[in-house]
Amino acid sequence: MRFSKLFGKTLRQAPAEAESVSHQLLLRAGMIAQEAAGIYSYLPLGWRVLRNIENIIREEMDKAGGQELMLPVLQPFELWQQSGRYASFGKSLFTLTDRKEHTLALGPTHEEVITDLVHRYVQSYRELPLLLYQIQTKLRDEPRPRGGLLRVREFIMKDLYSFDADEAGLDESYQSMCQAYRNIYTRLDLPALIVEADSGAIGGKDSHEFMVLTEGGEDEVIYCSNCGYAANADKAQFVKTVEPVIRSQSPDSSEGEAKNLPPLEEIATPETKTIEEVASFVGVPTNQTLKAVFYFIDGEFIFVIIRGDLEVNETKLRNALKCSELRLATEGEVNEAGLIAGFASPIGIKGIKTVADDSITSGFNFIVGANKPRYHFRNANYPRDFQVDLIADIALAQPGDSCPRCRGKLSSARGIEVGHVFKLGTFISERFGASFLDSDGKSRPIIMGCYGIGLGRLLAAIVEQSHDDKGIIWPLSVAPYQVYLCPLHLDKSAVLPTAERIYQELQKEGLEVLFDDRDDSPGVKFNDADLLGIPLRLTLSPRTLQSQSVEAKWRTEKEAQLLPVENLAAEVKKLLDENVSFQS
RNA sequence: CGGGGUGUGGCGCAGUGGUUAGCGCGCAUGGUUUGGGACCAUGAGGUCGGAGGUUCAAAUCCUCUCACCCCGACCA
Repeated sequence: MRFSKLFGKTLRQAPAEAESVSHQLLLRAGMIAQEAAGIYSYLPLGWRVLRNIENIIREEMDKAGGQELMLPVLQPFELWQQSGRYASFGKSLFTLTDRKEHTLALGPTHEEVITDLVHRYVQSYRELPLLLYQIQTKLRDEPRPRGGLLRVREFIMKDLYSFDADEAGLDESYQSMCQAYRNIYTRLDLPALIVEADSGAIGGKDSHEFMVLTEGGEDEVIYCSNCGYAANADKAQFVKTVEPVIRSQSPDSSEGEAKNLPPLEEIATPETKTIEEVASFVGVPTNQTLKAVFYFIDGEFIFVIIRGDLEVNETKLRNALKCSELRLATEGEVNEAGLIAGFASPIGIKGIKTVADDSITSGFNFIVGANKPRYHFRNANYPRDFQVDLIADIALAQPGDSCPRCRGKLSSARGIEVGHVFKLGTFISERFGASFLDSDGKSRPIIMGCYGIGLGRLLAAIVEQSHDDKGIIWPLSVAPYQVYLCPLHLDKSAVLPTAERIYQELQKEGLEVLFDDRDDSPGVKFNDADLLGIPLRLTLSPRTLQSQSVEAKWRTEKEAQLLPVENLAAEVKKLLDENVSFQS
């Protein structure tokens, strides 16, 4: 490709709306252009990168036994009613009405369509396992698109769906997909960490995300550097350590037997608003108190109780209650419910649904609100003094907490989710009647898994973690071009004719070349070469031609080497081949 | 959806009531240049997000509205 003919223009300054590194660089390099919030065009350079990524993914999916197909973006809304997921997707599901006033959905994902399809074509265990995938545009009406390509409303995604006869088969499919994903990230030169994840609106049981840890990431990963445990903060567990102080107050052997515990005792606690104030007023650590938090969940007022030193994890709470809408109650709503913020506890409260974190069982003799202003109770114990409707792990893991596996210290980092795999189980296949006859002639629902990768986000993630102050640094495997051919002083001696000849020869050798045939100053050309991030730059000028050579420089290196013009194409190909083998 | 911010040539910005709205980059033409974003000259290009209002006069003040960005909520 001749640079002079290339559609798209490099920018010296990034458009003001771009904040994240990848967004800025991709705009400056002329690889993408924004049309609306979360809606982008890919310009020729960006599209070349995207297609390279796509091919790598396709190769790995095929290698793992996947069969590619194409599914419709426009989907009958009935499919979404049938799966019940129109509710969990909520407003994120784009819908439209056709001329016959029939509602259609714009596919945010394709489990419904594929399961409907498989239901019609698969009848026997002999046809399983089955791995089907598509790479295509998906649409989701995101509440907040952000970070350029990091979170968008229209995006190209590879989604593979596995169909198995039994749990062991699902495990196998799941493992083989995880391996395929690892291969993909390796080939993209992207260090991705596999973490335990919540399955969100997709539903299902087990789920893992692949995360690229980088400052600009929008997810939080909790991990243990001691044993390797890693989970999305939404999902992360931790040991709710019982401090010795609390332990010492428990009646040693006969843990929790009501008769041995001291009685509830009311104490005056004036001027204490927060848990910290209460704890320090009474003279105990915050983990010896219980705090109350109030939510409105699917329209119902919910009382949540959790140990004073912990925070509520709303995702866990949502899952525990199997609800969709959740928000903190306002102070007015709390008062309306007859509770006093700052002094509330479940003791003596009736008629309000109460959910407790399991940390309430991690100790004894807690300080809790007395449900009247300026008073708390001492020695509150569950279940002696109060009951709850549900006990679950609904606490947020935070850095410094103890690892659930090895009790090591947990850390946290920001990450970009570059892949998500789910063990769906049978809940969708059951809804669609997708079942098969096993070898005993018995009908059973097909067990499903799904495995998604967003291509644009992957592209952005590569930029986020592979760039410098000059621009993007593409790995050779996805770079828009492998070689940047950069002649200087086009009007001098044999520069231009030689460059033209080299350009032809490199292409004949099968190399992808961006030929900077513009009559611009060296600075402009070098800066654009760096901004575009093309792996190998070949510079020729009257100076290098004096010794019948061109200068070869890797984007990642400072120093260049001279290569003879003679037989240059073969030599360059060798260089690139060596570098590819380095990467994989 | 809550909070904050921004809308002025393709991009970055200046201009807070007073004649034909400026500057840098980019673009076009000509010339001189050229190893890390050269220079000179000439030129094209905006009616100031939109609507309404106040005023003799509005990019500038007021009201409404739209769009985009950031934080949060939510979400893959």
